Amino acid sequence: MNYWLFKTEPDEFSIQQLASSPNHTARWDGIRNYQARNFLRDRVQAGDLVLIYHGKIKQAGVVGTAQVVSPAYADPAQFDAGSPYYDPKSSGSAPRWFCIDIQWQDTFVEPVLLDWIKEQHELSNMMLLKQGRLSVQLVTEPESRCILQKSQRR
DNA sequence: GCCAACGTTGGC
DNA sequence: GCCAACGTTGGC
Repeated sequence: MNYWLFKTEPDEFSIQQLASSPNHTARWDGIRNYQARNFLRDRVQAGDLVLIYHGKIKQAGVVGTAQVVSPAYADPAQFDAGSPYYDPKSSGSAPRWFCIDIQWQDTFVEPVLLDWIKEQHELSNMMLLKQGRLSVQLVTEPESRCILQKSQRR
């Protein structure tokens, strides 16, 4: 079982939208970065815990949790010429991009802010702080525990 | 909305 | 296969 941090912009797809999706479940798609793709394709498994992160806002931070509920599969948007995620170089026999389904678990009463994360010595090695742009990141068990505990503390 | 960081593209 | 140019990301 792995722990992940998935980044999203609340204007694009927020944790509230995930929570209000049918069965609290939605496809996490549109990943068009090879490092993130490799994580999705090779490492993400059903049952993994996901920290949902809202970025590109003033109070960026982890806003809740979700659970992975499918294995990786070819992202249908890459074959859809009308989609912003269309990739003409991808083919059905050799899909380039992958996605998964996740199910909403919890929305924190208050987000665990990036500002707070930066202050924690035990979180100083988080990929979030080293490679801010990566949208799918591996989180260690102690890191995720630290953030989850903070979310319950208020 | 600025701009630094970084990933991708494409000419050579 | 190098690397400069370019585009995108995301915190501020």
